[in-house]
Amino acid sequence: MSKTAAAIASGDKPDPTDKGQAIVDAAARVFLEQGYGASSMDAIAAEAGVSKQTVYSHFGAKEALFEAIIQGKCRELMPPDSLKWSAGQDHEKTLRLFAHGFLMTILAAPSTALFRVVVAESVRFPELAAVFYRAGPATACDYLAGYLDKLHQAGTLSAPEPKESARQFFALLRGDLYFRRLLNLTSPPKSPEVEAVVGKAVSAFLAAHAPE
Amino acid sequence: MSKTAAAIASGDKPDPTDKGQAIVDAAARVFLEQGYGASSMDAIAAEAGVSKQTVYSHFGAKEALFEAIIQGKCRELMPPDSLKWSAGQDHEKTLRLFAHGFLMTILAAPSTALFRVVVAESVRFPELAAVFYRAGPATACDYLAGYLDKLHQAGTLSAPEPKESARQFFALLRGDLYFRRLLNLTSPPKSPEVEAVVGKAVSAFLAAHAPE
DNA sequence: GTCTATAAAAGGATAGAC
DNA sequence: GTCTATCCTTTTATAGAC
Repeated sequence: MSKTAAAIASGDKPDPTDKGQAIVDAAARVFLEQGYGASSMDAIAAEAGVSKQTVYSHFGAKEALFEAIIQGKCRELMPPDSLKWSAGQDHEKTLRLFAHGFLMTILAAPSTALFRVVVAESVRFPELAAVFYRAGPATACDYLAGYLDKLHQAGTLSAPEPKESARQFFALLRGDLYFRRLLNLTSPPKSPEVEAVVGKAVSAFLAAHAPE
Repeated sequence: MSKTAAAIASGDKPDPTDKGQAIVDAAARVFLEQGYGASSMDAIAAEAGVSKQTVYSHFGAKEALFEAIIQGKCRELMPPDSLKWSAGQDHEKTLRLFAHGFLMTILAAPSTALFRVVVAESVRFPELAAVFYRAGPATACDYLAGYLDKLHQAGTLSAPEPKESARQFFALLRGDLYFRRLLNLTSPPKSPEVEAVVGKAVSAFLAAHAPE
């Protein structure tokens, strides 16, 4: 076994001659595109350009392969914290920028594909759902809550419970556009459409968090 | 074939001696619990207490059975319109009541199970996702938008775009509690927890829609 | 480690008797 | 309409050669 599940999650450089990496990439494509049940080990081996036995040499079973792939993707798709507070900056613009980046990320094909699979398999693989939640939504929530707390202390807005406010902000963002996207009723939207949703969400959020 | 797909969606009385009805009930349980891929025709036949051939006599193929079941459930789980406007009533209380009923419904096990399956299969069965969206979220949105429009005309609140406001209301409701529920991280919450979410959502919504 | 070949089981769908 | 028995394909997983 040239690569452990832990090594996948970390940021090892991809090596095109590494069959382990080829299997990981192929399995990610197949699982995220077709879901767990509809993905066969034959299809994964073919996609990776290796024999099925090689897949079994690296990951002993289908479940183990699935868990390794999904856990890796959960962490991979989370962008770093882009919210830096500094005195006198335009906080509304900062929120808009952050919201725009967040929405573009979760509306993109890799994120929706991952979420669909995790939700679908959350009964059979409860651990994966927990990993996803911590690596994605909960982490993003922590980022924003920290920023909102600074704004609250500076008196820019009223957010005595920053965690709760952050959750509400994300709820507003994850509105009808995201809902329809999850159901595969729309393609990934372009930046202007996202901009419109962000504008309404930020306005409503600030109205509900006006100081005093 | 004793029952067509259309008959399932309508409100025919269940007949315990009707094998067609037994198949429908069994298939609903199996599909919603295990998803499409993991559900076998053998398992459905066994759950219904009939032979596999009987299942095939009623529904020619697995896909047809799945579509009939999901379409039926999409309509079955939608509650009727409970929003009646009348002059001088407490609109905030009405909104709270409506929101509470809506949240309790979508957090309950049958709704989350249905949504998980529809999302998971939205790539393979785009039609089902569209049916779900129209029968569920879109219909609820129409109900609320009609009510908000009356409030707007009465000057109780400012909602010049009632459809858009309704979507925002549902986005606030479908917050972190619903998100964690979808990922199977929590059990269906009790009424008080739902009450707390409703309170915060309604407050934020009204703050963002204050008249003038 | 990697491949070809093969077991062993499960699943979708059908035939034929009643 | 319903059941039992069966066909054929797919799928997970393993044996054994190189």
